Amino acid sequence: MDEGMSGFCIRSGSVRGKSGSTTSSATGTKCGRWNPTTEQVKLLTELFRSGLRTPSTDQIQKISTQLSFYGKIESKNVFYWFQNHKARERQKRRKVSFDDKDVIRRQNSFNTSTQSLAEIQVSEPDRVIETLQLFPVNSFGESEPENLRLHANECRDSSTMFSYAVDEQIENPPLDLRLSFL
Amino acid sequence: MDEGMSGFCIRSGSVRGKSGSTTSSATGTKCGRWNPTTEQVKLLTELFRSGLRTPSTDQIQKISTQLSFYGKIESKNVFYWFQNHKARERQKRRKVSFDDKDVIRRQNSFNTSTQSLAEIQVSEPDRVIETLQLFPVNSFGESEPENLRLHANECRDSSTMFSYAVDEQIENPPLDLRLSFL
DNA sequence: CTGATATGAATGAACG
DNA sequence: CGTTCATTCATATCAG
Repeated sequence: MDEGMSGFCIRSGSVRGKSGSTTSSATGTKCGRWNPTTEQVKLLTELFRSGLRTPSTDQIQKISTQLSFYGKIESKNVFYWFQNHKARERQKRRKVSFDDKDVIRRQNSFNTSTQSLAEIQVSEPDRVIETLQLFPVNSFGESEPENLRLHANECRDSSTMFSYAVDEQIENPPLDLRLSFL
Repeated sequence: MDEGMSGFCIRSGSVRGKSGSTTSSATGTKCGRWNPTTEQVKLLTELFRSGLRTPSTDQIQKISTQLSFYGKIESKNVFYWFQNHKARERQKRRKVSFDDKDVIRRQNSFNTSTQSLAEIQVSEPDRVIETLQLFPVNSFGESEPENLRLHANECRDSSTMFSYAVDEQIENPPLDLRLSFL
């Protein structure tokens, strides 16, 4: 994983102007990460909208130089900006896809199998609940002497998330919640 | 710095108007940001507790759909919820890290009082879910030589970096803006 | 009404 | 490039 450092920049006169908006939001920004000024963002956005998506090294340099006029900035910031902007644009496209505005939600009952994978569920660690539980689920006999420390990290799932191999149906979750729609 | 779809509050506090989107749910509050209903939170929490930490796009979509039954909700809300929940839990865990005060204090008896987050890292490492995704999100059919790898290591100068030659992108769009410095 | 806290939202940075 | 982590910002909610 990453980690290894925690921005501890005590303080630094970050030129976080943010043109005209002295609204108490002084935000004692730390010097940890680049904080683009509105002018910089405006220009970057303009470039993006103009069609620039993956600037070359040269372009990045030039852009960076230009933007440095408005405030501190490094080439990598420009690089990252474009990377993120492009990615998020697409990501958002996906997440906000079907909105609930004029919801054309199917009022029908017929099952459109195109997208219904009503079987992906979240799996319980190891224990499968089969009996009725009258007490909190965490009362499982989860005892793992040594490993717990090593795995304390994060479930390192790769790109694709999980689904899971259902072996047994968790039909009766602790709280009467049905997670079967996943 | 763009969008035009979802709300977006510029840090400098200005554009306040939401593009009419998130209409709060329960408690008929004003719009502005999603306010999960108790049922929604309950379900989300349960999913999380069951091991789901970073739902895939598909899962998010499904969860969102399910939760929409209890109130207004969008996919991004679900996305953010998990993102935040995971982050905060880790954040909290780290804060109460070892070597703070009296290291020896707890751990011998799960605290009883409130049902806070006093969970001694019993969280399951990874055995969360196996994959079964029917349609992997990233199904690129191109084999692009991964060469570009940049990593800022010095914050002094950032002129020499980015040495990649990958770019079959629209190179130089006819920018008739004042961005001709590129 | 005001300050503190919880949490939704956004985004810079980086990993695989 | 898509995905994930960390930090920050803004606002809803709650305590006093």
